[in-house]
Amino acid sequence: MFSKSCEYAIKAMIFVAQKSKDENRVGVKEIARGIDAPEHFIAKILQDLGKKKLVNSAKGPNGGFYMDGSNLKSSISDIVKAIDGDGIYTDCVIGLKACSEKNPCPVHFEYKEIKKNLITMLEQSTIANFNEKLDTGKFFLKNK
Amino acid sequence: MFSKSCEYAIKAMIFVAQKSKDENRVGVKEIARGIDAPEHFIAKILQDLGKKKLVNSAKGPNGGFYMDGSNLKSSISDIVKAIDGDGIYTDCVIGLKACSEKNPCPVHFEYKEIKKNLITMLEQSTIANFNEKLDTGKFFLKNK
DNA sequence: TAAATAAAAGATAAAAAACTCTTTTATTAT
DNA sequence: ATAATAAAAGAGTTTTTTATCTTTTATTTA
Repeated sequence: MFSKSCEYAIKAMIFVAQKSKDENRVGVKEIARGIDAPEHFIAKILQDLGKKKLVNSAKGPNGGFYMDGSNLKSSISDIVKAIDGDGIYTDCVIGLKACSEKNPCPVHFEYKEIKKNLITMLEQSTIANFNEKLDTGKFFLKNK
Repeated sequence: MFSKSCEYAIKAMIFVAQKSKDENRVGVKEIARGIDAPEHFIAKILQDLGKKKLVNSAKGPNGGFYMDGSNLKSSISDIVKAIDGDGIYTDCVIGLKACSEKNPCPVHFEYKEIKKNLITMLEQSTIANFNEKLDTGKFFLKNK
């Protein structure tokens, strides 16, 4: 579904949001440990997310990554678009370039519905939502 | 969503089903041209599908790939499982190994529904269905 | 101002996926 | 039997993705 980079990105965003409450910043090492991702790899991804304004960062002592109100509003959809592009919005499931409403592939209309629901979910799942959910203690991010 | 190999596999299966009606067999070259796929690459994929009994083949003059009644019953789901494995059935969308009903990731339950619909679609879309659909002239496989 | 800290950036390496080419094997038809 | 045909199998190559390592830049604190 998503590339590994994108999965890491989603997890990292959720992790940073959780840990950077009350002006705190989180370092790459802590993020990497927290989401079981390779440190330097996740650093690259965070740089990328930073350039695209999905996360904030500060260098130097007490520096790290953090989120502001605007960042908390971003959805999984925003993260996916930033890292993997908008393929899930635009591409045919079986990869036909010419597939369209007027020139549909055999699964076009069936998949259209699924895609609609998927996109709705991705857009409605905001980082702020995750914070609330994780706070209830009923949801998890840890892999082990 | 699916690997490129898997997309080719789906297209090739549909193509062979369409072209191998009435005992006819289709050669790799024709399949490759028909679905805009690299010839030797699709050959490998077809070998794989053959080993897994999703398609039949015959060597020598007038040889090629073809489908019997049983082959026509296979679904996109069968093809996806054969080529990409059962990841879409088993894996967490954000790649958490520990994600489960009791240890759900933040999108677990939302995605569960989407996944269910997706799987239903993949299982209900059989090669035989495609044959019928394509025969109506309202659906297409061609990329250009 | 110097030392320490931490992200940014750049360069490289390893692994996986996608794709190509060559040889072998089976089958058919002459 | 021989030649022709076409898939099967094996052995690469290329490209993309994933991951690692090193250097640079910015910031803070002592």
